Amino acid sequence: MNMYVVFIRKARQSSFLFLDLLTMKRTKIKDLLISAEFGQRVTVKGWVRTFRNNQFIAINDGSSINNIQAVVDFEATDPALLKRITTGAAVSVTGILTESLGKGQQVELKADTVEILGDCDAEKYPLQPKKHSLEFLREIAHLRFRTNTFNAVFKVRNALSFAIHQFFQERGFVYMHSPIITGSDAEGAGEMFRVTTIDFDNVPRNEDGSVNFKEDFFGKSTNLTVSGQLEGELAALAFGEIYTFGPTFRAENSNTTRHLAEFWMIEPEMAFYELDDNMDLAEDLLKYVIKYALEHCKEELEFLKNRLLEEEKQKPQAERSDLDLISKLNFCLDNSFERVTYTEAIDILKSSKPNQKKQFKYLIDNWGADLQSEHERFLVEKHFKKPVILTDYPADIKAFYMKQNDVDAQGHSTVRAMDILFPGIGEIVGGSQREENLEKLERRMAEMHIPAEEMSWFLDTRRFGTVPHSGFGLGFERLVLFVTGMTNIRDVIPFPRTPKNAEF
RNA sequence: UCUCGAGUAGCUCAGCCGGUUAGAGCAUCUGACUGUUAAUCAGAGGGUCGCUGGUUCGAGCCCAGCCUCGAGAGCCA
Repeated sequence: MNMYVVFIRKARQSSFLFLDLLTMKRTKIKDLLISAEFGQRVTVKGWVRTFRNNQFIAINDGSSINNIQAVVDFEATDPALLKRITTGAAVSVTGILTESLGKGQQVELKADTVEILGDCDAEKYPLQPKKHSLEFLREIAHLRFRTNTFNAVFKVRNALSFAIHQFFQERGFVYMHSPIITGSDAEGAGEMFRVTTIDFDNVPRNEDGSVNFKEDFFGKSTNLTVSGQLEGELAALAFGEIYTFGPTFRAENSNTTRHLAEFWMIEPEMAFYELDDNMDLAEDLLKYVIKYALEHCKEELEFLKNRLLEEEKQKPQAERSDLDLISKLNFCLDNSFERVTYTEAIDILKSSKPNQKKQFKYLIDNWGADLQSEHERFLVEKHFKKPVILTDYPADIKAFYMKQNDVDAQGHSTVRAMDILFPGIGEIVGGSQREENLEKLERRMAEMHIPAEEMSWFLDTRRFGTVPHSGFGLGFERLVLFVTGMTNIRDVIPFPRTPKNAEF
């Protein structure tokens, strides 16, 4: 009730007529552009993209990447009103839907009533009807939604997000909300952001001078989650198959085009899945959501494809990709991901041209070396030319919870890990079969100096009815990067959080 | 965090070997035109050359430190 009163007051104060707001139905531009029902009187509400020749308003309401052109009879319109039709202004235009006389569009709106819902000072409005750099748009992230590129990017992001839920729901997975605030600091997935209500000007101290977290909000030291995996495992060992999809936080000082301090991650966890089942699921998921985007975001992907082609024209021939965006996505659907073990990958890399010719910055000579970006890129972009799943990594370079393989004939200790590498993105999925044997897990934790006491709740899964199980983490923004063809992760999340930047 | 590059008008950029009053296109404003497609044409306004210090008769340009941005690397999803 109160909200309704506030609404009426606000509406009365503003420049448009309150009655209009209630009586005039608006039609979405997306629907009008595919309509052939000429002669209808309709109302469109949106934002002015350009106002050409004192008579053509390109209006966008976000429903479509495309604008509708409203034609104003400037000789019969108050010049003061015409002056207020500026780029960025919010307008309500009513008129007759007609077949366009001009060449650039099928449909247009012969306007009889133009109402300015919200003025936009052209001298101050930063968006111009021209191409802006992504760097500049990043600085005005609150306004970049109003551009074609970001309309497309965030529509695709939305579709992918929905498709992920649909994929898992169709398969009976339970969507589980893992905690955002976590009390365990042993997950080992990276540097954490501290969560506290401690007054920094008056920090409670223990006798030895250390901070007394008993005085803090939770009575202990707490952080933002770096992974929901451990909690996911608890649920999986009751529901069978679960997934999480939520924000994740890493306080790493990473300054790259593929890292964020706050990002979204999908973490399925499945009881009774071994590594092959895990890989099958991950590959199916990726293909399913890419297919969904191709089917549901045709216009957006077409736009992004052309945007990329334009961008590639600036590059030398050798650096251009052989496939356009949509072909690349289809190629991904039509081919199975290459599955190779770490050991096989090392052999391929050892005998590879860049290794022989010493073109790698880090040359591959021994089994056990961690693969660098350049090696992953070689495997994916040069050698196999498609997504690659690397499995069975050396135990020493992977997390404590991964299932240990038997030591092989060469004496190598490996774990049942799997990383999915995508062209241009690198690691998009990281996962493993989990070590379900309590003794083996505890031994590994001791070796890696992980305090078992704090992890007792996690180890209970192995104490009480343990089963083989697997899971993985999919970096959502990296997926959006791949599908949209964008190259900087800061351009596929509305408000990126990176070192030295938490604007908006 | 490391390496490299950049920071000049609202945006994108030029600015020669250090030399007088720092330029262009687009945007904005004014006028003209009126079926345009980032409309066009004419004119006008718009600058703490990232910041601080130094070298010099003189610094947008050279040097040092810092800040910010970008690309790559590390860490990872």
